[in-house]
Amino acid sequence: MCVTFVFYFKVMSENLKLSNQVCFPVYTLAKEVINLYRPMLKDLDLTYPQYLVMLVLWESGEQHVSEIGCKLHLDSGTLTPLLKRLEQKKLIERNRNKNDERIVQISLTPSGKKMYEKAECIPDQMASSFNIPINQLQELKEIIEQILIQINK
Amino acid sequence: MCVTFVFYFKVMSENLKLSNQVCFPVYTLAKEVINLYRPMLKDLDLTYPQYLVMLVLWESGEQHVSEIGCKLHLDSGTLTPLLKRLEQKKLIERNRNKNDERIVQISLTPSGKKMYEKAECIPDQMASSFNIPINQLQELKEIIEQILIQINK
DNA sequence: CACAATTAAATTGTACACAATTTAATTGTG
DNA sequence: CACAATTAAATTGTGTACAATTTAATTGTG
Repeated sequence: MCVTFVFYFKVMSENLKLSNQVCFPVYTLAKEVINLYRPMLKDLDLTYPQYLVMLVLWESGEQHVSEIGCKLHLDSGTLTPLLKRLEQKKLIERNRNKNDERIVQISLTPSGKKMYEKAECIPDQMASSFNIPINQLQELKEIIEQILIQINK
Repeated sequence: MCVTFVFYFKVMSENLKLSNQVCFPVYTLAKEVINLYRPMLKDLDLTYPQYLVMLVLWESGEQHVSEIGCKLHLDSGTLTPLLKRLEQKKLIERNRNKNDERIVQISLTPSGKKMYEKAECIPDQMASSFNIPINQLQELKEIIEQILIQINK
């Protein structure tokens, strides 16, 4: 009886159950947090990756495409079209570097700089729309940053 | 002197610095973990979202497009073309429900079922490629799941 | 029963994300 | 100096992700 039991039921490996996946909640959370940003960013007519590019330009000023890519972990295949869209919206300028024509310098236009003022309230808006204790968010951030260091070793 | 200091330096709000963003590490981790899956999934000729669909089919068997969408938080705009690709690869079948023609039933083909055996090693491979202590991963998963519950309230 | 409302997928359109390749400029080496 | 190697972006192609709309089937209500 015990033997037939073993033969009749092929047990689903616990490992492959959705509920036991670690990556799945990370993937889901990333999408859902970006969905929370969406209405706020819509007011600025920005997508989340476009907002990230604006953040690094506000923080560090004019820089190469590859510097932005390094900070945001994005390659030129993603950035080139994204930057062209920001250029069309007159938020940035793209100029070839005079000393090295391979390099494209990305800089903010006056209206790109001005958008900073409108964006300042976003972190607080997010924090309130998103009813999680600060210490829990801090803990999440620290664990993820440790894991990212491990992955990138 | 102090007054001129205030006027001359416009201070970047700490809130908008990339290093203080919580969403950015979540977004980065999701992409990087999917990149770790990529070489393993390439052997199965699956993308990460396709792998997730296979997981729910292996776990729960035949089901509606919308049931898969509910479990994976994906809509028909994403799932319809993805499922057509899995169908082209002969891993699944798509059939209209006889009782309600609006519903499309998704079921595994024999080769879709068989792929389960090849996929069984993936969680262990991931765990080893990814040098993070198990308890830290467990903690990450628990925090994220709590946050997802909050967000979906 | 008729028909408005609802539902499930599919479709359309925009925007990443990334692999692989190409183009053009610069650097290193014989 | 010539030319192979390298580098930075751009390009090409595939596959999500999601908003908005459409299509077709079903349900609810007068």
